[in-house]
Amino acid sequence: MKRDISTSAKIKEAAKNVFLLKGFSGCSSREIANAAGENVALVNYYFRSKGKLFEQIFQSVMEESLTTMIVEFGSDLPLREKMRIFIKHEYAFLKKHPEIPFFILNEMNREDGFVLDTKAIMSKISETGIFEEILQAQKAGTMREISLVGIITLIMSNCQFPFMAKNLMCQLLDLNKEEYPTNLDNHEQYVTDMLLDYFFITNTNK
Amino acid sequence: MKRDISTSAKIKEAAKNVFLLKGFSGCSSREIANAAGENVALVNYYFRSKGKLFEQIFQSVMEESLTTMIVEFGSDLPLREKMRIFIKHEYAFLKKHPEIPFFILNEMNREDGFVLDTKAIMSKISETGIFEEILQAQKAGTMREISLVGIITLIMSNCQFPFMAKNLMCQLLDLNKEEYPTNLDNHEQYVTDMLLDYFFITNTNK
DNA sequence: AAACAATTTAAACACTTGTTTAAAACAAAA
DNA sequence: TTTTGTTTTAAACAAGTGTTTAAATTGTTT
Repeated sequence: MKRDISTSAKIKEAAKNVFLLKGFSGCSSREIANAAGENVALVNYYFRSKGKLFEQIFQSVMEESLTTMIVEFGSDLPLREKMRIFIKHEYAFLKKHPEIPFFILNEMNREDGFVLDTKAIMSKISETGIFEEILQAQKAGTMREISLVGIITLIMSNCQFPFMAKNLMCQLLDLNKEEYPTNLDNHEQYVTDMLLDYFFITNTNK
Repeated sequence: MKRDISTSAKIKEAAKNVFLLKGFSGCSSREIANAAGENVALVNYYFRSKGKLFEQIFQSVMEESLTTMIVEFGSDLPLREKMRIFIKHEYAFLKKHPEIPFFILNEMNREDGFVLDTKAIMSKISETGIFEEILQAQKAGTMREISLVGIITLIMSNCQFPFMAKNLMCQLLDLNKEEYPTNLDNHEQYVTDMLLDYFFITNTNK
């Protein structure tokens, strides 16, 4: 009768928090239920299993992360500016959701991690024409000849690693966890300068 | 009487393989025992617990990884060449042990991951004088003014991420897992060029 | 040979895991 | 109020967890 959407949503929200923090294998159904303030059986009543619940959440997190990058690629700014803004938005997104990079990586490295449907999202990105734009810039000589895979890897490395390696860096370099965000602000500038300088060939043949 | 070192070593070796592949929470004591071809109880007979066993292995892996970088820092090559060789050795090491970066990161992000003793190793690195050398180069104007933390983060990002994100990249970009190493060879060149060009200021004021 | 201590084993321990069951509580319709 | 269907609950399920125990096996020393 009365569909209590609140309970289902409460579980889903609690599950997202717990999964992001501990990963799939790192938490139990009961932990999720407790975090939601509900009974264990309700997790399987609303979602069929712990795995199905995780699948829903992971897919949504994945899409959220990937669609963030679509917006600016469609604009008609110069390629270099597009890239700069993209990196800026990527850092802004990761500052809000610093757990996501490791969460995704962790799941992708799980032995029985399910295959996810990224083709739909990747083709959306492809439809913005960003990839052709890069190839044309390379042909025109304004951009260094790096493979698309290389470009993407360079960007992801320098954007995602600093966030997922927070604990490692803080222990290794004896840094204060509270002031690590300040570090990240500096690093964003480093990364932006370095990547753009490397990607784009400035005309110095005066 | 006769100390059968073989059994203890067999378990340790099997445990290292399993831990590297699945992580601490991702495997069971019995799985380790089976991989070693031994009884479950022997794991706790030789090592006091699963946790103690992991602690030993993690510490050794951590030291192995960090001491790799010490050798070349002591040489008297120019700083730029030192860096180039360091990146080269780092990539060579990671090609041999591609699971290590994620293994370490995963453990550092575990909620009850134990604090490790890195100060001893870090001070060894510090003793090579590499950090002072960088600061002097920055003062002399041959090196860009980036914080030490920034430099280390840039290097680690670009060396470690491509290895730990193999599964992610392959799924995302629809790459063949078997030919990913080829990608890594290309990437090593990109990374080396990019980092050195960014770190060091070439004298173009002719 | 017997005695001894180190090693290995199968079995059990108490506990947690994901999931299911069957009864209770609830709200709305008859 | 009774009926009906949905939601929630406590309890149980079988399987798996790390760890311990106590007996069996082994090798070495006397």
